[in-house]
Amino acid sequence: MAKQNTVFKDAYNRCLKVLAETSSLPSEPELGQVLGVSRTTVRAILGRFEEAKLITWDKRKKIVLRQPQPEDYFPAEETDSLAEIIERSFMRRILAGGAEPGMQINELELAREIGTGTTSVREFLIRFSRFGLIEKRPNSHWILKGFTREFALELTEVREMFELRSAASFVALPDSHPAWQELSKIETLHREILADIDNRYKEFSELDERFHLLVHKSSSNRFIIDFYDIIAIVFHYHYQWNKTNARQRNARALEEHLAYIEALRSHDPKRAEEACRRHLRSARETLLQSIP
Amino acid sequence: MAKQNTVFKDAYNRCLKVLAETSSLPSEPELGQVLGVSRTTVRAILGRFEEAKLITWDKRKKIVLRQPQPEDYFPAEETDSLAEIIERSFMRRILAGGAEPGMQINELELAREIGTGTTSVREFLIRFSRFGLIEKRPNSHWILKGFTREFALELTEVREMFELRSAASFVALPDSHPAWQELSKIETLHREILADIDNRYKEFSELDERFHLLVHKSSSNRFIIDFYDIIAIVFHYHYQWNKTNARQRNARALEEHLAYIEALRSHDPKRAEEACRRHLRSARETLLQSIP
DNA sequence: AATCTGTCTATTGTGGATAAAAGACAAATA
DNA sequence: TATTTGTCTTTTATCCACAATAGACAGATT
Repeated sequence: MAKQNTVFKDAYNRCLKVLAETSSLPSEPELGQVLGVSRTTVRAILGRFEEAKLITWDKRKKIVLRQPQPEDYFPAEETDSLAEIIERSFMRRILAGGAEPGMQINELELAREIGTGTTSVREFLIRFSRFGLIEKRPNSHWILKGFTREFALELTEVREMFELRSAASFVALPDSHPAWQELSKIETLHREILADIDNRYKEFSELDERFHLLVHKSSSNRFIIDFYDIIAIVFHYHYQWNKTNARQRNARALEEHLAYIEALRSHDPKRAEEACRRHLRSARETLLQSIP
Repeated sequence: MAKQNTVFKDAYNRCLKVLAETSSLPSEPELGQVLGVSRTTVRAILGRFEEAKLITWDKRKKIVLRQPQPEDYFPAEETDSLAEIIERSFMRRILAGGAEPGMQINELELAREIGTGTTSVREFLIRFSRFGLIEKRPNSHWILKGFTREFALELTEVREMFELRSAASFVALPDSHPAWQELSKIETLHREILADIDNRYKEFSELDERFHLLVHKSSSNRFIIDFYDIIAIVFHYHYQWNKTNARQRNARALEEHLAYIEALRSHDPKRAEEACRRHLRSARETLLQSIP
């Protein structure tokens, strides 16, 4: 096969939710906007809705016939893009599985294991190489440099430089800047999660990313913002992998974030720097502890 | 065709130079070491040498019959790897040609223009995207962000952070560290070029890269070192493109480098920082002046 | 007049095929 | 015994084909 129609399936599932809340669907371009896909895909979805007797479709009239049932949805594993599948599969291997530094990475083997073509694996590895965990020997294999202590130290060194600089930009933002509103929303979420920490501590990971990304964005520097991708992916998989004391660690980090947010609000560069430093220091410790 | 044998051709040309200086060639593994290729390629070269009556080859005996002539070499354009060809071709388009920010980049068109398959172009674009000059819209085209003033400012902002940090590491290196020797060599070259600046100012570009890379390397941080790739490629093409006042600019930069080198030698962090800042400031000005 | 739909074309994403290059292993040689 | 060579296998780099998806344009509809 040439291409998995994951865009179609994912948009189809999301469109079912739109359908559930109305009695007739909007125009094709509008649906395309809402779902973030082209009209071609929208029309494919509408065609399938018609087949499934979810709607009648005659030009501009798209009348909802019935509510979608669970079995109308495509299974979740069919809506992941190939890139996501490869990434997950690869990260599991190198983070969880005993992958030692210096190990060779074989494109063909990886492709067979994941059940995909070599081209996709190759492209993934090229994209992934910017994270500094693998390295290519031209005309030959890739080498796994490994999620080592050095890696974590080098990563956090740059992270600290970038985030301190970003925090300094943040405090200088005018009050009218939308970042302050987003910061308020994030703060509220922090308080909500802290209030019910035992049940909701798992939501921290996502919130952490949202908060730090907001800070990095105020640097207005594409290299600083792009670098946050590396931090995000490392922490993302790190959270999934290392669950010891997760509740306690997350609670502490949430408190630190709140202090950091307050410091940003003060518009005082010194306070912001201090709060930022304090949080980054403990984030680094947490990361280092998870490495043998 | 599947693969251009550029590795073979390039190694063949280099091997001709080895051949010119001896009466019998060393063992296959040793040649492989010297040329940086596998034995398979070495054997292919030896086979071709035999056909061209450059040597006789019988097992361990590889006796040189005649000196290589200019026509024994493969033409230079056949020894460039596809990746190099694509890079050059692409950089010419976006730096020299009137490529406006926001322009769409079409993989197929690019491939046709360069005379190559789409896969190679795709892989190049993915690798290239980390330089922050292009951006991908999934399932759709790439967008050229352009070599703009903002780009240059963002690039130099990070460069300054990284190089200041690296320079601080450099002054702290123990005297026994090999970097000091390399620094001496670089200094000597600076003086040589300055002494004959009118004829040799074009050698600055390469030396500049060598010097700054040495400084960055002392950070021992892969992210800082990798980032230097971006600076290097930008300045590399920038030097090729913008030749106004090249002699004068290079002379000034050479002087700044010498002051910078002396400051590093002093082991005094303050002096090094100051010299580094001074040079980076003027490098930034030079870069900015070349942008409309 | 503005938007929408029908239809068609162009481009991307992905698997598969193949030559080039790397590399493994045993037999040969110094 | 340590290299080197001959032979064979494996892997990468690259092209190509084709389905999925995006996107363009003219005619239809409000």
